Amino acid sequence: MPNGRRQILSFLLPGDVLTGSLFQGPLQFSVKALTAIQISTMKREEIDARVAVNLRILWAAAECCADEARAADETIAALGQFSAEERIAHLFLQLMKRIASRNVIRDERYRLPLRQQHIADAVGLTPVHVSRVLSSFRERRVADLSNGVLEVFDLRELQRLGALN
Amino acid sequence: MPNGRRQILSFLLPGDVLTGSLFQGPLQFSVKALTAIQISTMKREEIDARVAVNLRILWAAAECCADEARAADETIAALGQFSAEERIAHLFLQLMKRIASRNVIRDERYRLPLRQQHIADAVGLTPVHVSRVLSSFRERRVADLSNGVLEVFDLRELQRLGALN
DNA sequence: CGACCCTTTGACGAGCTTCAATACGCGTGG
DNA sequence: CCACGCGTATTGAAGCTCGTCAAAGGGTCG
Repeated sequence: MPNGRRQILSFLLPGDVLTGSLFQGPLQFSVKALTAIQISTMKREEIDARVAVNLRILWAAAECCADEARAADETIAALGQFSAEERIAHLFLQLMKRIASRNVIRDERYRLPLRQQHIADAVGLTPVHVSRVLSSFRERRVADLSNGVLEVFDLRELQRLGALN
Repeated sequence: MPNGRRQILSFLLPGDVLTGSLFQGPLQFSVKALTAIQISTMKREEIDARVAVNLRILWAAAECCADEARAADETIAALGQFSAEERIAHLFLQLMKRIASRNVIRDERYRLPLRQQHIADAVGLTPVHVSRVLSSFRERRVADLSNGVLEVFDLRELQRLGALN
């Protein structure tokens, strides 16, 4: 951003689709990999050709885009109305839900290759304050994020803090 | 929201399309009119029928949805990284741009039927603080919002505060 | 072993919220 | 016509959350 700060709009998980450049011009944001990745791309012409054959593809892409919009709305609500603790709890819940829908989770432990700086840029706080909140979570036995692993001890409390409805 | 607060996700202007329920189930939010309005709705079956005839309609709907997502991303960035002044400036600029693309604006005066409470709920501040910021804008001869009219005196300064790129 | 990155912690300050009082415009009813 | 109530905006004082600055610790890799 112009002021030198960074806003992380969302975290892509393995298998996620990036529709950003499908329905509009160039991306308004950049994408950065936190892990080793594999990407599949599709050229416009190929998409047009496939859509011509099977209309459902276009519906699916649109739905995917709509899901992005819905997630963005949730983020807006969290950033606008939540305190630091609640925002971080909300981010955790979002990521957990998405990871859980892909993998089988055992023991409420989630692999998250995130630095505190990433969390800070995603929820609009300073890394220093993120550290404080995480320490508090740890101390209160709510959750613990260290060494790239998020461990949830008290899911209820986390939901009480960061759930939107 | 659960805590009794409200987040305004966006302001719809005359002619805006609400694609919310097109590509996903029930709306995750509610819609409230600030003025007298007229709505045109279209049933699913009718949409499907029209899409079958002309594919471009689906593309247009998807593009519309993608625009929403892009606007949401901007809002996320503003809420996450901007101060109170900057967020309000950004909201003004967004609204001005959208209004200007519809109407012809003379004299940098925009009709906005917004209470300070609406602004507060849109940018995640308290009405009290919104009042302070608006007073400051007025005093510094940047802009003046009163009686439902936004008047911009110093567009440059407003952009310096609230522009994203 | 030393350099570097990340995290933690403390002290202090700024920005925003909260609480409360006041003022203003507007419609209603006496 | 004024009195009253209601919603909205303004302003001040006090307090809390979060940011900033700075220092120190720990892990990892050369």
